[in-house]
Amino acid sequence: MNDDLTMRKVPQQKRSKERVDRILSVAETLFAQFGYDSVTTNQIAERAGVSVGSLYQFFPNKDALKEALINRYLEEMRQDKFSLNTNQPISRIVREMVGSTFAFSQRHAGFHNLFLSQFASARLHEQVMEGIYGMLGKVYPEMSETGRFQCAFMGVAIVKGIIAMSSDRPDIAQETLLDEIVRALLAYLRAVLLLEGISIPRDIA
Amino acid sequence: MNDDLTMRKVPQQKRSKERVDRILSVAETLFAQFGYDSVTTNQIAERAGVSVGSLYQFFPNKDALKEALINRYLEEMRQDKFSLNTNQPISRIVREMVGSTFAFSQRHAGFHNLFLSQFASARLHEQVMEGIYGMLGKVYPEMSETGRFQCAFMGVAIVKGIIAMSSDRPDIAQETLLDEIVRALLAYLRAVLLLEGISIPRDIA
Amino acid sequence: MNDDLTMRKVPQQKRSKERVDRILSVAETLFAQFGYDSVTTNQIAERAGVSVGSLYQFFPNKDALKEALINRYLEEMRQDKFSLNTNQPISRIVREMVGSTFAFSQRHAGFHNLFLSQFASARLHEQVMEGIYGMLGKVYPEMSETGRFQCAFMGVAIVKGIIAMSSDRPDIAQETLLDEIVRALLAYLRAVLLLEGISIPRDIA
Amino acid sequence: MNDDLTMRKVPQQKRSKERVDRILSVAETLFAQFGYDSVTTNQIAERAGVSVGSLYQFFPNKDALKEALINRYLEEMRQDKFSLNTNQPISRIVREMVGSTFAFSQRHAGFHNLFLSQFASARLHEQVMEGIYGMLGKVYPEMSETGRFQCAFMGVAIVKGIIAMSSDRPDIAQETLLDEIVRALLAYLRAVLLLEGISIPRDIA
DNA sequence: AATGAATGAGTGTTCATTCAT
DNA sequence: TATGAATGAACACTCATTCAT
Repeated sequence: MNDDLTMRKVPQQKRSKERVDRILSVAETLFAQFGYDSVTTNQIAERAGVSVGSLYQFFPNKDALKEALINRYLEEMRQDKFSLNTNQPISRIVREMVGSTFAFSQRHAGFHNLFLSQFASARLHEQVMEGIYGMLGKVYPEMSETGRFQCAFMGVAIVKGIIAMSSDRPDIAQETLLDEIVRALLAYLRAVLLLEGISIPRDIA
Repeated sequence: MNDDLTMRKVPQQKRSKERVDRILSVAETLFAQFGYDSVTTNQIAERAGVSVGSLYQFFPNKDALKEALINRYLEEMRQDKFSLNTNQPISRIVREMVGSTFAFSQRHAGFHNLFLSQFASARLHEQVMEGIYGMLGKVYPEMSETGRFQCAFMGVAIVKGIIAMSSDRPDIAQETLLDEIVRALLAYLRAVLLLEGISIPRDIA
Repeated sequence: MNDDLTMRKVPQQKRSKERVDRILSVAETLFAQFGYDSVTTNQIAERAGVSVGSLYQFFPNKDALKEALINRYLEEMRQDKFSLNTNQPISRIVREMVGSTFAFSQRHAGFHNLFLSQFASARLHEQVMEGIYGMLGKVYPEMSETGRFQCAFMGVAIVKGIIAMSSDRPDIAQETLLDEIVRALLAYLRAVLLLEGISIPRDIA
Repeated sequence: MNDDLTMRKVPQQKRSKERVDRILSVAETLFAQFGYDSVTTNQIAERAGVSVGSLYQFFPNKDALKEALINRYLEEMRQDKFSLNTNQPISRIVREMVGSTFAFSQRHAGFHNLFLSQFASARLHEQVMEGIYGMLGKVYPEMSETGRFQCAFMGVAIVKGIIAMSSDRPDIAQETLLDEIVRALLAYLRAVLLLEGISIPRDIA
């Protein structure tokens, strides 16, 4: 077996790029719907309107699809991060971050699966945590490293937990979910700030 | 294929009961270690010291093992619930609940996998949520149903998120994790109580 | 991939033994007829009246079939060796040896393929060479090691060459072939004996 | 599938001829190194610096490559035959023939594989046999057809057997091999001449 | 009731061959 | 004419499930 997870060839032509994108999107959808193991590469190829052979021209094996999906997520998330405005009240910042993560999750059927899965998510977590960690560094320079790390960790955990559960409960409105996540995150942040003796901004008092 | 997920026969004889228990425990361990799909029913049978035939005498198919595992968890959690003492400060109650969930997760190698998995967790969530919901009803009778539901939901989400992440980060001490979960839950509860105009108990002020 | 070439389980029961034997015999025939690579394991199983699964219960992979075939040959040849009578004129001994090798090759459709194939034959050669080497040691104790080795080597080479060619030329009578091989071997032996200064027995003068 | 084995078009232009030659040489090398079945047409094309498409412009299928290789061998061997000088003692003639066959085999990595392979060698044998048959006709006009045929047959068989074995035993010096082949061939020839009542030339007495 | 040998549909992956550019 | 991306039948091998003993 070939253990390599990197793409066999990076598509240069526009046509190829579209193909690869379509393959990945189909893989994403099917993985999300039926689970990674239950989906066959032949199914993916067929749904993508491509032959298996073509799929394997780009991806050396099934795992490489998962890997590429993760990389696509990482890439796209990196974009999101740049557009964050940290010159606003913390409650706005948090809401913006959570909101964009939520929107992201909505855009990508398969994201939450990968984000949740025990085996594939470490890098995704890290990137999100870094985002929070960095933001806190800017907004609360006086905060301890430990504090920032804990907030980052809990932030990801909370978002992750919610995303995971909400896929079981489509009856709960996204808007409500978003509100409550923000409430929880700000409440936790307040507790940590309190602990560190940092003054609580009035929007989260 | 047989889509039935219920056990073929509920074992009456003591010998049979032991067999079924051993099979389930082995399945739990192996699922936890290698993932549901990677484990074969033959492996389970062998490790359990039974023949595959025997396994299929009790479980109509592989999925039924997962199902039975979930039911065993539900059963055991129901026991836990009864032993909860609600006549103590809320911070103690929460810590006790989270602690026992943690302990439970420690006792059962496979639990967190199932608890996290998209396909198997709905009922587990519900039961845990009911536990929190009921507890809040006793401790804060004046709280709205919505508030209680939200707290229950967020409670499970937070615990779930943490469990999911901590499996990637074995470097973080369990004790720290527990502390922060409790902190996050109490902070959120405080926010909800505030919103509902209920007076904040001093241990979580 | 599994590189192990040893049998997965050695069949104990008579039923299993027959199965394995039938599988091997079919494999032998098909390999001989179409070549190792062109034959599929499913074909072998089908022709043997067995499911692929059964085949793989005994043989971990396709190569293991070839290996088992070689071992079966080695085993059977070892039997042949014991029945050789060295108390007779050299021309008789040689004829007997060649004759039994020929008979062996006739009995086993696939033998000559394996015996010839670049990748599988080393052990078979060695065993046959040892037989000749040992025989010469008994009959001509005064012969040098080098001489015996060369005779053994050439002996196998000649037999091998003939077997290889005769499969292309079914028009040539086996009896004639046998006669000429014996003639060639004795002629070569005579040349070597001459070289070593050993007196030539009158039956090959 | 296309069963045609002939080249699709005999290349006229010099450029095309070079292409075809390069393809064949690469095929020869790879077949020799990894075996016919293990080599892919894409590999051959790539190593030859051509596109697969071009390869299939000249050869209708993979087998046609093998076929063309055999034809190239036949052609080249025909050249060799003309340069043989039959006006010298038989021992010299034989040594020269065997020597040139050996040299040929050395020149062409893939030759011995094809020469040995069950499926491809009949025509190669025949041509070599014809060479020997013709040579004997010139040197011993009084020899019977049968005798000449048998010598030719055995000659090829012996050479073939040696080549086959020596690929397993790279420890044996080519020079030694050549000496012993010549010895064996001359010894056999002597035996046949004896049988036919033809006087034995003194160089092989 | 218990066994475990037997089954065969289904998996990931390859590669000879085609054909649009 | 030359290209190489695209095709899809076919392969080795696995494993959930059955059933004769």
